[in-house]
Amino acid sequence: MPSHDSRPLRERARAPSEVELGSIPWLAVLEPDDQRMARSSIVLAHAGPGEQICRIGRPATYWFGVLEGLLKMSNEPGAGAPVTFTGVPPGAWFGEGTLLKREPYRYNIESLRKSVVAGLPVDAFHDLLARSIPFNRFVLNQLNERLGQFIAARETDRLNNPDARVARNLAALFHPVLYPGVGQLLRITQLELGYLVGLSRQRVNEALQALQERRLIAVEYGGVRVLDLQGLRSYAPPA
DNA sequence: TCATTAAATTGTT
DNA sequence: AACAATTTAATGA
Repeated sequence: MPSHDSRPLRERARAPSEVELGSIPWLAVLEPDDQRMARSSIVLAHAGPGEQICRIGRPATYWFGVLEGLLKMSNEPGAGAPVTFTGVPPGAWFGEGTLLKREPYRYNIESLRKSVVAGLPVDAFHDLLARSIPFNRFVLNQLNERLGQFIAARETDRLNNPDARVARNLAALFHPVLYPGVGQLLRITQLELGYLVGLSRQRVNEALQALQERRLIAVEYGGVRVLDLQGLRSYAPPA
């Protein structure tokens, strides 16, 4: 029972199943030899709510991917007032910047709910980077898309309208390239969304209703379905 | 598989 | 922050 297992995450790693490997987008672009190597290197772990995937200052050992669940990335260690958060939904792969520079992790990543996280060991990551053009292409594209995300996030942070903040944050989480595992239905509670956006659950609920009124999303139990991604990205409050 | 119960989530005050 | 209503997950026959 993983819920009563208090060992560190890396000691609970297990081999991934075929279906789990099938949900990893960059595997398919690799040459057969590289793909074999990657498949046998990848490990999997379950993380419960509040569990840390990686901590600031720890040596970087894996390139991480979210297969199920939801993580949050924070730059504020300790228990002070949370300042900046980024949601990390299914399909996301992260940590390559840290691995590239062979530095310790610069972010805290923790699980918001029961999640399944895959890890590609740092040595395998560098092997692929050294020999596989398709892998480099994937990583480069990922970095480029994420740069766009951060620029958009800066703008979002300046918006003071709660509805707009929720809309833009949702649009970011629905990014089809960075988070292909999300699809049309993002599994996230209104409480979790409140944490990520920095609003109360009540206000998030109000915002979601407003966005639903505009036919941009459909609110479902335990999640949000996207109807108009472009509309979410460019949402502006009514005059 | 179905019915019952507990837990989680939502909508509202 | 508290409450009731709704939906899902868990349990056991």
